[in-house]
Amino acid sequence: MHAYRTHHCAQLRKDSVGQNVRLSGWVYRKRDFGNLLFIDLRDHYGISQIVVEKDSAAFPLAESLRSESVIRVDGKVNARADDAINPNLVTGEIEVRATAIELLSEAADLPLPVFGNAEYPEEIRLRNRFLDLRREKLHANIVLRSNVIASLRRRMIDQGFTEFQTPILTASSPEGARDFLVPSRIHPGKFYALPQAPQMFKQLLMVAGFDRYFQIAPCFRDEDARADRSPGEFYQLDFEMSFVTQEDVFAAIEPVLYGVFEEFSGERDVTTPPFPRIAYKDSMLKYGNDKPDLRNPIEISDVTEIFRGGGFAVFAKAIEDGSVVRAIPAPGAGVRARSFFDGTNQWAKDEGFAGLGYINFKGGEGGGGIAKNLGPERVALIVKQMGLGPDDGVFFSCGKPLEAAKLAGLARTRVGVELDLIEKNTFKFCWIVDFPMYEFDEVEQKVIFSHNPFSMPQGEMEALMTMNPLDILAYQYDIVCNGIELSSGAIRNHKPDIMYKAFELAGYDRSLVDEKFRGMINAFKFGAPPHGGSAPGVDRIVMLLADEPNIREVILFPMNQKAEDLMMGAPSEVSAKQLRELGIKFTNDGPKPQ
RNA sequence: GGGGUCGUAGCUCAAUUGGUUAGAGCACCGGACUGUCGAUCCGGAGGUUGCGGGUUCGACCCCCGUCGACCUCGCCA
Repeated sequence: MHAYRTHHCAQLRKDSVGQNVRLSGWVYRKRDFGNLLFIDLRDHYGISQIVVEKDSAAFPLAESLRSESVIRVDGKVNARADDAINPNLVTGEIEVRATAIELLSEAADLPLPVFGNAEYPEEIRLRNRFLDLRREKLHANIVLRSNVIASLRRRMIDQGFTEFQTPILTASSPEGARDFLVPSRIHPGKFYALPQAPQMFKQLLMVAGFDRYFQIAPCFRDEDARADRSPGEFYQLDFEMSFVTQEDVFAAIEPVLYGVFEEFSGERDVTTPPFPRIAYKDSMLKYGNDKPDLRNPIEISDVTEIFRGGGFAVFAKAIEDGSVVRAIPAPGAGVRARSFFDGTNQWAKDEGFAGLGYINFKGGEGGGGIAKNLGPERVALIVKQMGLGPDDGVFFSCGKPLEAAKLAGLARTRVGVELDLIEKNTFKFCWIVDFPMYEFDEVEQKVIFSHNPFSMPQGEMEALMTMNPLDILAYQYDIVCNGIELSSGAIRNHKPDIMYKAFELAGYDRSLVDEKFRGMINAFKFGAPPHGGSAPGVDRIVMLLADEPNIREVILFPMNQKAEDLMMGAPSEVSAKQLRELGIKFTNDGPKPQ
């Protein structure tokens, strides 16, 4: 007989009755009747009930067992009586009558119970992650993550992609997030950086002729955490393709994402490819952001012209100063109590905006101060333009275009949630396309890259030479699911002269481009194929599929808000010897986090 | 760095809003019990109410400061 087990804990069925078996696992739950006791024995696969009777040699030890101790059980498979069958367990028709039990590893008093679905403080969970990971939900999430990654790999390979590993120790890059730096022992005073993404490497792979690359790629960014953004590190399904247009990239990745979501979505619906394409400009207008949650049926309208020169002086005056008015319909909300509207207005103020005006319609009659001041004719225009029903409400966000769009977007989400309009059990995908190449930085008073500087501008060199930079669009796209940005990607700029010009418009001269992007720009001078790709976030895909709002729920050993690993004690101080070898000495000032 | 929420037993929470000895469930320890699957019943132990000041006859509760956790803004090309 095997030293530890003949079967795992989800394996035994009725057809094994009478067999002598050996199981090993954790004591999940114990029910002690004095002269008879039950143990739910758990391993990775499931649970089997162990019965220990008074006359068994194993009884004294079984009585003393504590939850989460690891034991080996020898016994005979027994059919349960009809009224003792547990339909919730796959092994519920049988039990194992223990003849011998060995305590393989004793568990101390638990800082975190493994049994049950109660919620526990983040700090306790992170400090005892090995216990937390034994718990049903988290254990299942991590298995799901592994299965999702395996599926992504298989689907990419089936599509003709090849996986390559790119360096982890690389060079610091001037654009983007803060780098994690690694001091060099051989070159005192110099540093490696961990890759924020394998961006340049994957483009160089295209130059090297590999045609279709992918990688489940670790990425490192030294930025602050959010619920959906783990500090430090995360994984992307990074891919790149040669000789492709934007549509070719979409056509390659849509079936992969659709396939993996279909595979793991259970009862939930998934958008069938091709996913809707929404221009950045339209998304900002209709949804108030560049990552619309299409489960929310509300669409925002621009009603600036209706308010221009109208009787509602606050908006009319603001419009003269360059503001716009965006209207957010609240279907069926017109008959709601005034507190609904005032509450929403107060929420907008709490969010730091000037406020949110409204009209509430009751039987087609518009109520509130805005309706009164604006007059029936203009109100009728709003109703007509937006197709409002007789008992709908409508909110107004007024401000400079970006500000108004932002508030309108937040209000759209809030109203959708409050009125319970968000479609459930569905994954709604879309592409956001035609991002602007540049934007104007109000603080620095200059033109900057709005997203990825390596994207190909639409219209290429001619656009850069002739157009207002702020009007130039890029072959740049995001994929969005249920309001979550899964990835951003682009058709890359593979022509050195266009790249120099693109950087020039953002204030980088030729020598700086040569210095900072040497590896890539140099390679492009020796025959680079047109190429493009994207990089969907693996953690976020798993979050969506596991229906978890927090990214820590789908990561094995996550860090906390302050980017600490409480279990391993990272980051930590290092020895004086290590510092000496690296030529590093701290000043008295001490480091101060920003 | 800014804003918000929170901090009471190992864990989850309560304490009639400033009033006697800070309670309950889970976990733990001891006892009873032969069919449970959140077993049940009886008993026990477990607290400087995050920490430091202050107000008060009296503070878990009010005030000031401080520490910590999470959420968020900034940041994340």
